[in-house]
Amino acid sequence: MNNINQILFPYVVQAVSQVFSVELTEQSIQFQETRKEFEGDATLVVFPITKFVKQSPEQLGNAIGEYLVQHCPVVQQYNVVKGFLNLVIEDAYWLDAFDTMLKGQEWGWELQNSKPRIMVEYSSPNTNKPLHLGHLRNNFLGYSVAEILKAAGHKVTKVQIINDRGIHICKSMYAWQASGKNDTPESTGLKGDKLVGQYYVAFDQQYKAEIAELIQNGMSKEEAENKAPSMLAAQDMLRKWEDGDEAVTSLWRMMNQWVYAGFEVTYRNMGVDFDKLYFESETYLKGKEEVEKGLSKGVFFKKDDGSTWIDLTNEGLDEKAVLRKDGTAMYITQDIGTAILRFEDFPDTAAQIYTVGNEQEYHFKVLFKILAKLGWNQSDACHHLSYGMVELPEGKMKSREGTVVDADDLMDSMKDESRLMAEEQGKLDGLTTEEKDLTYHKIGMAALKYFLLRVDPKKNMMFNPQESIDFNGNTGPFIQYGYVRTQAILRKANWNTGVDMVLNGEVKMGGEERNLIKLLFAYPQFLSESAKKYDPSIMAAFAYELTKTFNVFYQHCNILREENVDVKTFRLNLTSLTGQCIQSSMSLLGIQMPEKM
RNA sequence: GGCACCGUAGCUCAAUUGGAUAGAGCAUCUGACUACGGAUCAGAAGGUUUGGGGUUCGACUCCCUACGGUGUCACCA
Repeated sequence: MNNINQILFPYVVQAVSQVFSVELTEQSIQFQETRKEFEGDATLVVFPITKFVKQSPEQLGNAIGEYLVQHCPVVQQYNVVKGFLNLVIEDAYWLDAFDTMLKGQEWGWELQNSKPRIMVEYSSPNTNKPLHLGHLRNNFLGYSVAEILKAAGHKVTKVQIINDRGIHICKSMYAWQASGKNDTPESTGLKGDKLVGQYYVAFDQQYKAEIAELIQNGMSKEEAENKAPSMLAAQDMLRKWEDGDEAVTSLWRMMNQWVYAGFEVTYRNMGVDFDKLYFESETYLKGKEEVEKGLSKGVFFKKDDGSTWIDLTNEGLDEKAVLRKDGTAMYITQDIGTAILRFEDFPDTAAQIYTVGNEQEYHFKVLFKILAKLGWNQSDACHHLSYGMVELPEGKMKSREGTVVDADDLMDSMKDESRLMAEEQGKLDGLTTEEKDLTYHKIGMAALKYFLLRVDPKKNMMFNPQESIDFNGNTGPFIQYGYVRTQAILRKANWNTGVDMVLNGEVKMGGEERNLIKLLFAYPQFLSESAKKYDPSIMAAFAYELTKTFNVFYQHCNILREENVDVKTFRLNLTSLTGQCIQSSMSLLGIQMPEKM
């Protein structure tokens, strides 16, 4: 991308070489954006250069500035403040930039599929309970990173691993069977994941009651936890499942189907999708095989009791078990299998990204070390996209204590809120019921997604239900509103993209227009940084900044009322491109734009 | 206790990765052409960046230290 810094760079080298006969290193030339309280479009930080040229920063800045004005065609003027050289760039440069942006197909995005394949894993739920607020952050984050990587030119495969086997699902199965009620989603009218989740809670209650009773009868806590009848029954089911017991596996299949049907609804609401699903029940055996292979290669070792381990003490980690003494697979076993299976399924995969909460950082460190030792993680191809917890004002979410914020409920209430707001405004009159409903959905989801994605993924964040439904300020709906306004203006002007795009070079720009063009021109840099760091919050900041900058322009410049045709055309072009870029940058967050709101 | 991450305005978040007077939104206060769509814009107020040391032209950022918060340290997932 030929941004202004790259144009200036060689001239600065030349300036210092001509004036002072000193050759600069690349590192000593640092550009940054000019602060808005100073005049200029680009700023050279002079301090690093003083190491090579023995002059005061001010003198040096003036000398370089003088040279640039004379020799670099795009530099119009300069000023020096302390050790900072501010450069004013010619309007012609920005108009030229604007022209190339208008001519491009999808300004800001790279050529599709021009870069290596990256696999992005996200969601990866357990199948024993419904999705909650934490999953929303996970899904929005993973989906968004995938979209950003696509826009940055990568081939992308979105995957998830469904943890469909294990003691957790057996608990729900046992409780369902023990209740003897034969409830189904159809008979109860409940979503499948909600129904299964209820039985998971029921199991926990029964289990706790049994433990309390056993302790009362003189048993130790630990013993009671191990000997509670419900737990023994669930463990029995797990064994039978591993043995392929017909009754258990068909129950397992039925209840998992209920959950998938429920998840399907939730995912559709969230607006996320996947290219390929992996099921733990299908990969854990692969994991065991790979461990066996590794064992023969000496990567792993067996302890006397028959359990299999890896020694990572030389890597600053501990010893870690990879197979139980009875030979059964563990959590990490299936992760080994899944990772290798994915590399085999998609041999052109350059990187795998795991969107998983930061509480599993240690787990992934271990996993990636193991994969490296097995020869499957060359040049750190695996990356843990670790994100912080979502906290509530009253404390942490605990599923057993009923303090979880359910994903479906939350999405519904956001939509309700946007409906109330929109009805108050009354701007949707004339739309059909379906169109209105879709608009409420878009606005509610924008509020929610933007709220969760605008913060740095790695940080813990606070979710305050009251504040999250604010639609003013730095929010999704604020940005949508800005977009809707661009479209309203274009509609009123009977603007047809591609027909009216005649730019006249004579146009004189004001500061508001200039700022807008500069920001639009920086879109690709925001995108590539966002992709490089797997961080959607950078795109969120861009979309917000763009909307605010447009609002200032709109507030200070007439568009439709402008009488000079050239200026009006220029401003309509600017409005059109801004709308397009708001839409495309927000789409990278999974947020859709309504036409009216 | 060991290790990892975090601590910025009353609240929720930023800060171009070591650069200028630490920026936005919410809440509070004051304004704006009889709205080109006011879910807007202009402005005020709000900070010893948890405390203490150090490194240097320059530190929210790097190093040391104390304090506070979170996570993790299973043959659970």
